[in-house]
Amino acid sequence: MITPQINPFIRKLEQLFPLTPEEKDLLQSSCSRTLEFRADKDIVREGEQPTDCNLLLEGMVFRYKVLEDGKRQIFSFHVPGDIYDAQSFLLETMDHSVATLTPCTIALIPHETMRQITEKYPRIGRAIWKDTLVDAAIFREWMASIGRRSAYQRIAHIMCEMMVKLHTVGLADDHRRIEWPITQAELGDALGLSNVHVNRTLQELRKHGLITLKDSTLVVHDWEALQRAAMFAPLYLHLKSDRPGRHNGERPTA
Amino acid sequence: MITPQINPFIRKLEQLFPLTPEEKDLLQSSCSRTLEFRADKDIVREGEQPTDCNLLLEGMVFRYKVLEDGKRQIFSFHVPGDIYDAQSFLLETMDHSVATLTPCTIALIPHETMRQITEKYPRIGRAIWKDTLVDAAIFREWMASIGRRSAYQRIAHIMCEMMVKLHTVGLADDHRRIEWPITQAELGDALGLSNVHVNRTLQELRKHGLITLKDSTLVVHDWEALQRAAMFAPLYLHLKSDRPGRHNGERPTA
DNA sequence: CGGATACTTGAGGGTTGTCAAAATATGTGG
DNA sequence: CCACATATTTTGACAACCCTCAAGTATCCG
Repeated sequence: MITPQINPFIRKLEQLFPLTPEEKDLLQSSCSRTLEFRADKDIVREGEQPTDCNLLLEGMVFRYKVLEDGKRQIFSFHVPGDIYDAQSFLLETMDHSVATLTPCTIALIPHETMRQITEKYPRIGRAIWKDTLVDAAIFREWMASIGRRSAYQRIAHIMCEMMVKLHTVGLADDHRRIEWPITQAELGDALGLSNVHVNRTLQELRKHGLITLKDSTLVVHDWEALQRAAMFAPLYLHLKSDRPGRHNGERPTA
Repeated sequence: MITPQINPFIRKLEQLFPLTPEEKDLLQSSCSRTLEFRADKDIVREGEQPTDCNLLLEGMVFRYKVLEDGKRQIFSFHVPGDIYDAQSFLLETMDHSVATLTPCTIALIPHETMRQITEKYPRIGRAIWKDTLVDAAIFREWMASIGRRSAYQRIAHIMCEMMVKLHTVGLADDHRRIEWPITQAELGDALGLSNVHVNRTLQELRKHGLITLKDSTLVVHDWEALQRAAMFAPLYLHLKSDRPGRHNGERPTA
């Protein structure tokens, strides 16, 4: 009954490790403080030294860095349930920033609480650690995208990834329709492309009948074809309940 | 006295967290089994389910993935002291491979031992966790390089990074000369470039008097200029002893 | 010493970037 | 609820950076 909004996080951790009722209660009560942010606002900035970890309850955020010459690289997009700055628990200084894509609700977990929980309940500690490792796996896949996939494949790939991530937290019933609050400029900064080229490549995807993207909504018309176009293989997301047939088109490691 | 070669790892962890003598002894005795590999051999392959974590004692390795269409992306290069597959402790299946660059000696730490150590000595657990977070920070920086830096900047940047990493483990006395067992093709696969373009860009760097690269040795003639050319800001490496003047040319977060 | 690997060079093309401006959508205040 | 300012998307023209293919040279290692 305490702060029921924290469920997305618990649901997510349970995907990684089963939790006991006691552990769940503990997590619920650990993040009593919540904050609200409007869209397009920085939550944390590079160089800061946070005192709490942030848990996203509602909305979407992204992590990014701006280089000396003004160019921006976006590192990740996050959905409800993500504890997107777990790293601040162990790394003193932020090496990047976090900003909202949409209006957001976040829960705060003081680092001291993190320390106590992880020490007393090593299983929870491992679950959160594991979550940060999946994060890193996603960074690697993005590296592969930016480094070795074409613009067309990159855009298809990130769409597959968002579809699966949102499906996992119950925000995409089938693999067909999701909220898409990402502008073309942001998409470019995430994929190492210019906004102009993103625009032209999106038109290609539409022309091929793979997607519709309008009114902040992405509709995927051919989920299997999109995955093939992206060379998408969701192993890197390390989903526990990766039932056969769940992500059609997935290939075993050849 | 037990397996003295493990020192590079302990030295590294101590950079992250101070360790007690008891903790150090424990670490020493935990990785009694070692393996030798020749150059250019796979150590772990995508799809496998390792039972031990690997700790690099001597030599250099890299992590990589080959996409469906045969293109390769290299994710990281590792130096002695790196526990480059800590993730296998918590993520069952490898989502990428690891191969040697040079002949290597590695120590094996069974996952069961990892579990016991991290449970009994949360400080060590946090140190290793922290190390995986620094790993992730480096992935992000590489993403920024591939996505938003020019070929010239990318190559300069990775040279700065390797210089600092090797300096940290005592393999670069000044910031001037390091072993460089990385071929131009590998460099291209790490930076999202073709080997041909890497070759031409290296010639640019030489022409500008920044480096000499010959006989698997990199000599940096102007450390500050190289960092400027790369837009290198080592904050993302989260080095503890980042004394002022250590990395000249470093800029505070503007 | 010889085969394999790595490096270098040239030519030409394609993907993607930049600049600029128009068209459309979005949101906020009155 | 409209109006206006702002943000986003779209289009065009052109250039640049980087890729591919191909072949030759140098180097390494067994």
